[in-house]
Amino acid sequence: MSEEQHVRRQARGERRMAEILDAAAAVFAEIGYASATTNAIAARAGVSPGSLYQFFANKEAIAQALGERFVEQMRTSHASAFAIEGIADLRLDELLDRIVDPLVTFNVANPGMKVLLAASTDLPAQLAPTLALHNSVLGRVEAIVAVRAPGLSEEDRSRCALVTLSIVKALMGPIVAATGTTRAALVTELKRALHGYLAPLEN
Amino acid sequence: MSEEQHVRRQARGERRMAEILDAAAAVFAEIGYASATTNAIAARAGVSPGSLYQFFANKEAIAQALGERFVEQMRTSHASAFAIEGIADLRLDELLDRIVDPLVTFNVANPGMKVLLAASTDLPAQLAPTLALHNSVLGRVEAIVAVRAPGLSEEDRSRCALVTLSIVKALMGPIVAATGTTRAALVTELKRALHGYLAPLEN
Amino acid sequence: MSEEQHVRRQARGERRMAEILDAAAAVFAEIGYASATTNAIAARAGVSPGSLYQFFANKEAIAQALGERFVEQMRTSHASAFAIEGIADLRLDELLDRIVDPLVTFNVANPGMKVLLAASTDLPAQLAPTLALHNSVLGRVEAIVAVRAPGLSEEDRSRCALVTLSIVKALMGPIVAATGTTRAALVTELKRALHGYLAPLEN
Amino acid sequence: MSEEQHVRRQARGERRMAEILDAAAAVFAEIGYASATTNAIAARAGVSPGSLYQFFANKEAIAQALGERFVEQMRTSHASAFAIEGIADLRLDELLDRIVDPLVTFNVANPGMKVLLAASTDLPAQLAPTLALHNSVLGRVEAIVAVRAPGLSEEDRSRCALVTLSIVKALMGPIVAATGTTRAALVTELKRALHGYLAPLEN
DNA sequence: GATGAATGAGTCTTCATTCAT
DNA sequence: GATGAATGAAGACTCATTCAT
Repeated sequence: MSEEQHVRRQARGERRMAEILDAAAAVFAEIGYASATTNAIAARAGVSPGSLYQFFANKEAIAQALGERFVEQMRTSHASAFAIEGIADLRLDELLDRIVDPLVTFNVANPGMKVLLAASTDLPAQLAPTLALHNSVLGRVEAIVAVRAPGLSEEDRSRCALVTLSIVKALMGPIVAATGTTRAALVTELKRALHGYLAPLEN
Repeated sequence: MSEEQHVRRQARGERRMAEILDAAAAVFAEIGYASATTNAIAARAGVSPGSLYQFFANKEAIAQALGERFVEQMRTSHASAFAIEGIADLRLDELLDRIVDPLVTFNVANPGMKVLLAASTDLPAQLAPTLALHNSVLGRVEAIVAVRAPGLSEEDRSRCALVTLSIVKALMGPIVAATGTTRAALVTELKRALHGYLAPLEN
Repeated sequence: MSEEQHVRRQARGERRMAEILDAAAAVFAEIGYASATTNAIAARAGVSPGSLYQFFANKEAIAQALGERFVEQMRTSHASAFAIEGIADLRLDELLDRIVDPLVTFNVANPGMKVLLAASTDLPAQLAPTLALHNSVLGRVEAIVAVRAPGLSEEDRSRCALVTLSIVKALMGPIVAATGTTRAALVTELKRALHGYLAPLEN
Repeated sequence: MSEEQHVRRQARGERRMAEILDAAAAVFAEIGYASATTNAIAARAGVSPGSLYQFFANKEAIAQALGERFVEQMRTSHASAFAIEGIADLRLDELLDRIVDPLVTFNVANPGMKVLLAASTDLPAQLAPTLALHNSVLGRVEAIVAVRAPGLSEEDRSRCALVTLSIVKALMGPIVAATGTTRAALVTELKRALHGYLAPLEN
């Protein structure tokens, strides 16, 4: 019984955490990380400020956890985008379709993500929490680059991954902000830009 | 006498404004626009908070003025980078050298610029002051695109300019943050990325 | 439990609000509405500035709430002063005794009231919050006038009420400031002034 | 020559002072004493803040000087209103006409006056500067009362003067704020109120 | 005497975080 | 665990007053 209770409690706790992260994602997306207040996040989550701090030590921790959840969700729901198997045999444009499209889908559905990702690039100070998200994504890109351009030195490869990711991040903002054909056109341009940059590296 | 005094005062006033803008640029570069406090800027400029407000109505106005000064300085000291004449006849890689190199030089010398430029992309809310800077730069890019790819519709051209600028902005952060050969390598990659994206649009 | 807690919290919240309003009344009485600072009010109430803003959006809101509380308290504790029933049959001097005496008692006990009331007359700008208090009191005076001098046009009646209230307000300051026989003498004079002004209107 | 120069300078200095007082009166009338800033007064006077402080030690001093000038101007341009000679023989209503009408005229022309006068009644703190104005006017009223009701004790006389002045001050605000027949009606009521209050004291 | 830039203490207000219940 | 009132350190901005020119 105590066992069962414990399980139930844990479940409720995780639900609460998820609700808070949902709220944080929404608020970040709406007004940015810096302007978001913990009270606003708590209110949005239908939770008291005190409860929020029962789950997260501070605002940074929320961002961090949200970043981790984003990575997790990407892995879960868009596994194929970052899968390594079979990557070597695709044409570059096919590979880009396979990666970019779900990425766009995910970012459109989770507008908080680009805010977090962007925060890691811009604010030399408070990037700590979001750096992990950034590095996690960067690692995946590096893995893909390693398969596609095995001749690159480690340094070149990591630089290539950084440039690639930077381009994606840069255009994700306008893409998410746009709709309909405008968005589609921007996605095409993103793919074209990546293709133009990556094709020569693959030879 | 009153004449001379007036001139001297005006000169000092402009020096003060310049000092405040310098301080603002430095503080923005260090901790980002949102985290920068007007008191910190004033202190950095060796000026009282009250004095700061004698020149600028509020924080936004500082950002705006700083943005305008950046545009002005670019125009003055790196005029060739954005000059239109003769652009049509250059090879794309020559053109990119001519534009990217001074841009990098300028951003390295003025690390506050990328912060302002980035702010316009990221913060859905308080971007107002920096939007002008963004649009100004965007306009110049569009003008160049118009010369190089005259066949593009207005819509395509403006989208192309946006994508180009986004890529530049995205990589300017890492470039400024890096030094020595690392930086040089990133600059090369930036040019390669731009070349890969733009080459197909020309002719 | 949650029920009980909620009740207790609400009670404490109302106590806090009352304490803040008490403090505000005291500070207003001492240094006037315009000079009163929210921090001073908070300190006087033994509360942090942040707490004050949990209950009142700003200084105006405090003034407004205080005004409303004054009206409420007058209604509660000195109901007879403004009661309409039986008014028609009293001699004017009896009526004045019945109204003025409790009014003086109340103002002596609540020296903040006259400050608020006065603020509505004097400051062309920031009177907004106190205007409600003024109008509320004015309405009651009009009602009494309507009973005592039914022959007056609406315009005359409202003017008569304004003049009456103005006289009361004007002398309340000196009355509250005085003590002992001096105060009593001033109260007598106030009644005499009102009698002299109102008697001819009653025919 | 030095003599002449001195005279000219003094004249200019007095003109400046007058301009500053004009500006102060206007600003006080518009936004009240507490809200008026010295910089606003200086700007309105077409003078630098520094110059203002060359003539007046601080904001209080401006109020004080303005009050004194009001008294002086009343004495000069409406001497008959406060003249003592012949007062004993007038009917009370004639006397009130002779005093109230020019007083209203003056206050309408100088809306800053009632602000200063009111300030002395309301703000227990910063009344210092305006107290002189108040007392000066009070003295004149007392003198008149002494003539009209010679039987009163000094205490009664000064109380009577205070009550009278309070009534005038209280209604001067609405009177100045009103126009046309509304104003005329209020003036009539003021006279009626004063008559009702003062008549019994005479003879 | 005049100027107006400069000062800095002080105002209102916000918000991450804590803590009594 | 949950609540939400309480905290208090800042932050943006103002303004009476001073001072170098």
